[in-house]
Amino acid sequence: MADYKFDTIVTHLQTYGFVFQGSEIYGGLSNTWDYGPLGVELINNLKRAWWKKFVQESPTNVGIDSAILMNPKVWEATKHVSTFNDPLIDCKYCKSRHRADKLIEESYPEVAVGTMSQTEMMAFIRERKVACPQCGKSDFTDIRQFNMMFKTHVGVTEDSQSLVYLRPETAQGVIVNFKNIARTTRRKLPLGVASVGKAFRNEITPGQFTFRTREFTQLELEFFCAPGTNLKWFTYWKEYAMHFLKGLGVQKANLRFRDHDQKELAFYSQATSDIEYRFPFGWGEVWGIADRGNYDLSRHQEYSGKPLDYLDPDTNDKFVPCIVEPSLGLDRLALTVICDSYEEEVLEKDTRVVMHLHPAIAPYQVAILPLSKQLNEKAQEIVSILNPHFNVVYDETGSIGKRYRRQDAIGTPFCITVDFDTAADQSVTIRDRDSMKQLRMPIDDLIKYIRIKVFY
RNA sequence: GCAGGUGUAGUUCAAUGGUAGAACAUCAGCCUUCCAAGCUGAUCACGCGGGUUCGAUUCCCGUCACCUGCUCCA
Repeated sequence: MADYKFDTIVTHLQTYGFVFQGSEIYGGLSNTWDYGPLGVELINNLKRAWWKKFVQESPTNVGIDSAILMNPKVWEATKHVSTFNDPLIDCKYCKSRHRADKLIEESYPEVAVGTMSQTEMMAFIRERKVACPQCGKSDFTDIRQFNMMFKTHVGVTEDSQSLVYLRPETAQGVIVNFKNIARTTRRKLPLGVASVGKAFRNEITPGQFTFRTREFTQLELEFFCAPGTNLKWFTYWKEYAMHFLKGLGVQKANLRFRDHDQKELAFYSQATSDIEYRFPFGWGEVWGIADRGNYDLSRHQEYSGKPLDYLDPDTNDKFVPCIVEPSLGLDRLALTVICDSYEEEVLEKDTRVVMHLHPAIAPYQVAILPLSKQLNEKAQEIVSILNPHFNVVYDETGSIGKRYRRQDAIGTPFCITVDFDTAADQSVTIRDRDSMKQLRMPIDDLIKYIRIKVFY
């Protein structure tokens, strides 16, 4: 499959109603995107496919849906509040941006920057004329605090008592419920808990369409296991995740693992490996698989004062479980399958755009196309027979060829034409998007036939 | 946040200091019995806000959005 320009794909998505710009009639809001009628079907199908593989077909795993707003202490425990509250400063001369604390630290390693307030750091930089590492001048803007977490308030008054954050990851909503889940499900370790939900990060530089946005959906699994077994499970879930993507039809050549080296590892992580996809704009992370050790539970245990350890009934060992976390961005997963399935197929007379989406995730599984408008009634009957089972779309306008093209462009795997023999023989013609092959089939057999094809 | 670029129907492009044309797409009618046919007609646009001007889509300023770099991404 050839490579296509990213712009072309984005335009295609907006033309057919997969994605719209957020708040468009008001001039938009930067980096917000809305999923249209086709996009939401794709998104929902992807969620369902993931849930099926990571919950339904994984006997160790269960699911949860946790609140977006959490007690702010959660984010203190995880260091989201402290560590990512960077004091940023810009050089007015060369326009480079720096962290004020790092700036001081580099020039004056003996100074205890950690104990300085923002005002003190500012005064220090001005007094000592700390130089810009970029251009050597000392002409800086004021310090501005930057934290990736969105803040809001609970209640009507905006005092600090009521400050809450929009969660920057769904993981903590799962992790703080560990005891509840283990108790109510009567599960032993290893125990996986899956969750699907929105997370919010005030990224400095979002962009690349839906690839990096400030609001996004995470499909996360927190896999609780005994210390010492985490490496084994880390490898297991890495492979399982890769297998999932390939199962959706994503081409092997466009996927790769990228292991983080020691320097790159987050402070909480023992090992991290990303699954990257070769997007038209370059390789980008789709799935991050992290071995978080027992960092999260230990911190929550410390901050909440509640024991979060686990008694292994087989060995009588008591320990704080480790967590292996495969974390997938839904928006990136959608972009992956879209980019990977998009094709402009050159035919003898013209070109057709085809999205070779796996039938299980295509927005519509079936299109019903009456060959003539006189056959509408019979066609509608078939719509009613199929739509309790599949997403069905009905199209009666334009020539039959044009209607096939429309369905190809949005990835509908099966088109059913109703013709003048249908009423007499109770049969229709079903056409396959990828092979372009046509098959005559009794109406009664349709559900069974399509169900097998869309199975994932 | 900085620098550069872009902004006219859904899309791709025109033209113009006197309020905009086309093609494709969409919709309706005719025709049409399985892969973007044809004919007729219709709907739809100057990102937003100021300024200059008798008059601004056009010139100027601001703003918003998108693209490309830089910075950032636990």
